[in-house]
Amino acid sequence: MYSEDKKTYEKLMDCAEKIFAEKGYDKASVREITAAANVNLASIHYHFGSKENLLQELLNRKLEWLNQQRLIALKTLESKSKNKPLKPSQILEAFFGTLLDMLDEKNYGGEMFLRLLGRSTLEPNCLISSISSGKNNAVTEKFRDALFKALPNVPKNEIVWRFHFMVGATSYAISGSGLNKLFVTAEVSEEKSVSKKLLKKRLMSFLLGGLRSPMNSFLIGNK
Amino acid sequence: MYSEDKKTYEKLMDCAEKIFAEKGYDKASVREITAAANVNLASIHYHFGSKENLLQELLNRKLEWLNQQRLIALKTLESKSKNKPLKPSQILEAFFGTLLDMLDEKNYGGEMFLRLLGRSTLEPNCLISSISSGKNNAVTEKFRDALFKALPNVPKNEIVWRFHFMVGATSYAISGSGLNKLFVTAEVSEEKSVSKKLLKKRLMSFLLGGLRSPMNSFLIGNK
DNA sequence: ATATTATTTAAACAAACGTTTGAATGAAAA
DNA sequence: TTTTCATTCAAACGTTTGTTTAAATAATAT
Repeated sequence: MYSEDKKTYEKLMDCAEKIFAEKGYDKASVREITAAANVNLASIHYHFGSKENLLQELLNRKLEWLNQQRLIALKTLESKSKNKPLKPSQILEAFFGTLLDMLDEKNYGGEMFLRLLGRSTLEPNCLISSISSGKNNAVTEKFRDALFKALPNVPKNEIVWRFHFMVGATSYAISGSGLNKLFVTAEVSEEKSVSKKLLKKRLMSFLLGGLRSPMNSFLIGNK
Repeated sequence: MYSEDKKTYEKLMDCAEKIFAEKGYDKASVREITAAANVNLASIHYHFGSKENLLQELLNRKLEWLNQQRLIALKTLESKSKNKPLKPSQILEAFFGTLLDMLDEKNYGGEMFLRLLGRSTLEPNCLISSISSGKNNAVTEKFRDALFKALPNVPKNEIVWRFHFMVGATSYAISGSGLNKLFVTAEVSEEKSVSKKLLKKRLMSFLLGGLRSPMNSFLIGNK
């Protein structure tokens, strides 16, 4: 797969990201990763210490970058509209939009990472500590508080729930299974590439609608 | 774990459902299941043929019952409001509400199944054929068509996408990880049992809001 | 009671897994 | 060149996995 002059470390990071995203952590074996990278079996333990550390390293690197971008986007918004509360749509753009923008990265590393992140978010085991690490939680709380301010007349409990619902819908949408099911089911007339570009707009509309849905709208609408 | 007079088959079904729901398919070993059921290691292969067949059997049984309830609910609605298009909230109630109502089953088998179903829906491999089987797809298509009629001025493509977003949010919400994260994060003042009862109302409001969200609401709201 | 079938049991199998080892090789420093 | 350090390599280790086997036991039918 690799005959270039890249260093073993980089080759492993690239191939591991790809295979982890495709198969999930458990089904991606050390042997498959090292074979794809065309390096020795023991390289992972030499360079990363363990298979788990390799995944941590992968997620840490991009997750820190992502959260940095998220905070920058949020602070930019807050500084622009001084004292005025932000719109929910703006907060969602800073949090989920920044995430989904990685789909457009030309080197396709973005989609890989999103699939990997979606998988990891959905996986049962709390193996990926970086997701629930202090740094990541701090960012999440900042956005949660921003939503509190943006929706002052919605109970905080309700906002927390809806935040999780949004994370769930997003994780599912960007995880391999969700995406593929979508592309399969969607009208054939729509190109896959087009769908990918439209995913952000569609998902963001859905999330915003869910977030701003009137409380008990279900019961009211059903009466 | 079991010292009752239940037959081996039933003991295996019960324990497997619990352990699959807790740990996921891969991490639940045949040895752990048979040990919990207090039966011989080889029992699974004698009664089910394989570990995978055991999972299939589990999901098939409850999924068929669930889909039957869903169709009954839908046909009841359609017969009541003759020719009049159904409200989106009614369709969601018939599809997702019927699913979430299993949370209230007193024997806790409902929650087990929901966690198991959530996990299976989210898992990468298409190992669980019953989910994408003909029967299940037929039910899904019926509801999809009902949504088409209920929302005639929304492009069908858009509805398909939003349907998947709703499935994603629901799967994540009822999968163990999602639920636990919610309960942990939610205000302590709210009891876990209360949260469970309110989950349906909250999630359904969110789904309905997302489904009915005006197209490009994100862009409009962000302008 | 005898024969037949169904079920349970302990033991082993074969494959895959992450990990470790120690020697071989490479590059850089002395 | 010699020494020192970092990296690569093939081979094996120990564990866990789902599965299979054949004998032992239980249940049922003749």
